[in-house]
Amino acid sequence: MRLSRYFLPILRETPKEAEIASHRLMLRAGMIRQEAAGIYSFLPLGLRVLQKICRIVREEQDRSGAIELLMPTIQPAELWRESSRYEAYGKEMLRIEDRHDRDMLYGPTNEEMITAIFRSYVRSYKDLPLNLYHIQWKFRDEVRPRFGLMRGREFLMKDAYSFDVDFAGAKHAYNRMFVAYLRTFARMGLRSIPMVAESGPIGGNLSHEFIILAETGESEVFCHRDYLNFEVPGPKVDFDNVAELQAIVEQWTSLYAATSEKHDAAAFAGLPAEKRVSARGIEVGHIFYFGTKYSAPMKALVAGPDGVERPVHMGSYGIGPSRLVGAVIEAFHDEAGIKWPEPVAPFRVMILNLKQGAAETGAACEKLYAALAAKGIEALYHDLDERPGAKFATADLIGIPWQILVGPRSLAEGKVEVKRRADGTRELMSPAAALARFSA
RNA sequence: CGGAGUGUGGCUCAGCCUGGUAGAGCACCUCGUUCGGGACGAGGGGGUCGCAGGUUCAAAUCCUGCCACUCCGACCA
Repeated sequence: MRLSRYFLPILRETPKEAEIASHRLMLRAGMIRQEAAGIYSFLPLGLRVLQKICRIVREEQDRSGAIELLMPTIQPAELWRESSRYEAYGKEMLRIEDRHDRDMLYGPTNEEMITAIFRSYVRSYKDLPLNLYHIQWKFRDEVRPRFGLMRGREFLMKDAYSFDVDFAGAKHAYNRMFVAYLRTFARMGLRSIPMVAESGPIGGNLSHEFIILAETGESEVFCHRDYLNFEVPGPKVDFDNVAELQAIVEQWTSLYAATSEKHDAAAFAGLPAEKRVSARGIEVGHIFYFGTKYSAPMKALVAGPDGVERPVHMGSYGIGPSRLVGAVIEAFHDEAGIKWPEPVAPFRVMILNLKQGAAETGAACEKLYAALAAKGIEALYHDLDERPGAKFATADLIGIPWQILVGPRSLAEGKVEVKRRADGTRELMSPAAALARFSA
């Protein structure tokens, strides 16, 4: 992408409403625009990151055996009356009337709807286990949205719903998501720690929040330091292997880790002092087992091998991709701007023409740009008529992992400079060598 | 929902106390000189001062009401 043909509205000064780093940097880097409290447009650069995150989420959901579908944002109120949540959900739910005066709502979550889908097609244990997910916009009318994408009212959520004949099956479904989540966040460069959590309005009694430690996190959390060194399951993990998954989950729940609501000060104090981590965290995922809370009232029944119909055992599993955009920035930034981990970076390489208009640098940049495109590598070419300093500042701000600096000084020796945004290291090399660095 | 603030060109803000023809920096347009860490000069365009009422000869400024947004707290799959 040529910057001259892109839409990247960089802000040189920080908008006053932005308090935390991720919000500030997203606004400055032209990733998002606020439309109302807790409601944002994703501008092109922000959308690219969001899509990268969603792709990783999808790949790991699919790997674990979940199946994607797509439910609407608007739901009829009747469904929610069946589970008694229409009244229970309160003002957080955005209620709408259509032209026929029917009560509708903008979905804050989808347990009711997925249960309705399930019950209209599935009758037998032979069709189980089943895990259906979608990635869809949600709306929760928070009293106080804040911190940009971290706590928006409208936000993107991946929500998965599992269906099993009994608790044993449901536990394995829970374990699948547990392991998939560890992998998902790790692929974005984030270390997540599963913490015992309240299950809230979703209900149920088995629940973990996946927390990223960050100073600006909204939750107060406590955990054992060894979690920071646990090995994340690799891509070869067998999601159908009950014992294998159970062992992973047992390891990752063996040590103390809890959010403030579930915090047991006495147990925590029992840990050796140097193992105690008391910090703030960002909740990026939350998983629940809630049994028959919805299937019983909504009559989602399946016949077992004995021919008897019983309510199906369910769980639900959420990840907030839009919140993750903020969480990744919180984890990877410095004074100058964002430092994207490669898997979620909006572009992989940025070419900086340090002397726009000069024949030699222009030709070298064009050649590099074409070669990268031919290799299928996403490159952003800064070809605007700006001075080098301004280009450096822009590049550091938007945080593309690799910068190729093409200036007359090094080009005189037939070299370009390859700079790594993460640590600022630079290397002088031929354009061919720079190209060889990158493969699709 | 309790508390505290803020609304003035696209952005950051000054002006308000003490009423009198709306300002700065950045950004934008034109021309020129520049070009390895957010250049310089000259010229230029752009604002119903959040909205509605009121006071006054006169309101960005004073008064009343409303709206929006932000922060702290409570709340929050």
